[in-house]
Amino acid sequence: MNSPTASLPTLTTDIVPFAIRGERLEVLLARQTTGWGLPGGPVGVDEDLDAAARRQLAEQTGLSDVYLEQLYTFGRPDRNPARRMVAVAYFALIPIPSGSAGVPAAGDAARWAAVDEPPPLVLDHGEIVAVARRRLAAKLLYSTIALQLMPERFTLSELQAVHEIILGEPLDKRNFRKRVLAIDRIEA
Amino acid sequence: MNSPTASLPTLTTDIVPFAIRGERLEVLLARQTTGWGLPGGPVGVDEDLDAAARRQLAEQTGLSDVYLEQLYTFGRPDRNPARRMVAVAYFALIPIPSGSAGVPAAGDAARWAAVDEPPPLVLDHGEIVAVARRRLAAKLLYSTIALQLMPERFTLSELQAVHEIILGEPLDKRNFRKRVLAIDRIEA
DNA sequence: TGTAATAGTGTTCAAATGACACTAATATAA
DNA sequence: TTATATTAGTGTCATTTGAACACTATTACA
Repeated sequence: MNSPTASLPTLTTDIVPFAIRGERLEVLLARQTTGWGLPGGPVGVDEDLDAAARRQLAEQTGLSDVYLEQLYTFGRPDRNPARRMVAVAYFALIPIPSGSAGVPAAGDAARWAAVDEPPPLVLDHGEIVAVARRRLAAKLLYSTIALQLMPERFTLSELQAVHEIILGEPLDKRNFRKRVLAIDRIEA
Repeated sequence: MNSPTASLPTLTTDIVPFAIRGERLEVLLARQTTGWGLPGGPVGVDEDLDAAARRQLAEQTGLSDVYLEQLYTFGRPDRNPARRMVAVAYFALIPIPSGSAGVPAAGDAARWAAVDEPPPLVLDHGEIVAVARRRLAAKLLYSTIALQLMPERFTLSELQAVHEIILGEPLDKRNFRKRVLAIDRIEA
C-alpha cells in the first residue's frame, strides 16, 4: 500500500457514438471550446461510470437508451497538455430510426462526421475513434452487435449493407443470409 | 462541457498477476489492512496508468518486466464503501522461471492462491479475478498469449499442459502440435 | 534388465466456410 | 401500359478447417 502521495487525476468519460447514416459509418461529435471532440466530461463524485457516460451523451447530444459498452481507459499523462485527465472511453450504437428522417438531429453543439475522413479532433480523440472503430468491426464477426444499429424492423439486405459498410468489403448475399438465419430472428 | 461540479474519485490500478504453479493457475495476492487483495493502489498525478500498474506490482510483489494488459475499469460507486475509488484493472502473466525453483517467492506481504478456490478477497477483487480469468481463457483460443507464461525454453508438452490447465479441459496432443507449429517457433 | 511414463508422428471423417448464377417481383421510366 | 432496371430471394459444390483416433521409440526408474 505504498505509493506516491495520493493525488488525483481528473476522471472523465468519452463516448464514441456510432450510427449508419446514408451509406457511411459516422460519429457524433460535440463542440468544445477548442474544437470538435467526443461527447464526454468529468465523472461525478458518486456517479457510476456507465451512468456518467449515459448522462453526458444525453446532455450533449440528446441521445438516450442506446447500447453502450466500455472500450478502454486512456491515461497517458500527456494526452491533455493542460491538466491531467484520465478518460474511460465508451462506444455507443445509435439505431437508424424506424420512421424516415435521419438519426436524431445534431444542433450546432453537435455534428456528425464520417469515420473514415474525420475532421481534426481535440486531444487524442482521433485515436479513441480509431480504437472504437476497430473494436466494432471485430465484434461484428462473432456477435450480434450490429442489431443495435438497426431499427425495430429491417430487411436482411439492410442488415447486410450495414455489415458491408463497417467491414468495408462486400459480402455474399446467400452466405450472409445463411449465417444470420442460423442465429437469429425472422425475415421481412 | 456541462457537468456536475468536477469532483474527483480516487483513481487506482489493480493487477491480477497470473502464473502456472505446479498443476494449477494461481494469482498473486497482496496483504492489505483489511485482508487479502490484488496488488495495486493509487495512480500518481503525472503517472501513466500502465506505469502505475507496473510500479505497484514491482513494489508489492517484486515482479518486473512482465506482460501486462489492461482488462477493464471498475467504477461502481459502492464498490468501496469507505471512499469512492475507480480501479483500472490489469492482468499480468508471470513466466515459469527457467531454473528449477518456482515463481519468485512471496514474502509475508504476498501469497499465491489457486484461482479456482480463492480465499475471500477485499472489495470486488474476487469479481476482478473472475473477469481476468475469463479474458485469459478467451485469448488462449485466438492468440499466442500463453507464451508469456512460459520460460525461455520449453517443450510442446509443457505448453500444452498450460493450455489444459487454463481451459480446464484435456486437448489432443497431435492436433495441438499441428496448430502450434503452424504459427510459431521450433520444438525441443 | 524389465517396466512404466513420456515424446513424437498421419490419416480419416464431419462440419463449416466460401464461391458461384439464375428467377420472380417490384418500381421506374419511356 | 409496357419495357427496363433494380432488388429480393433461393441451393449446390468445392475447399478448408477442426476433431477423433493408435502405435512406436526413447528415457527414466525400479
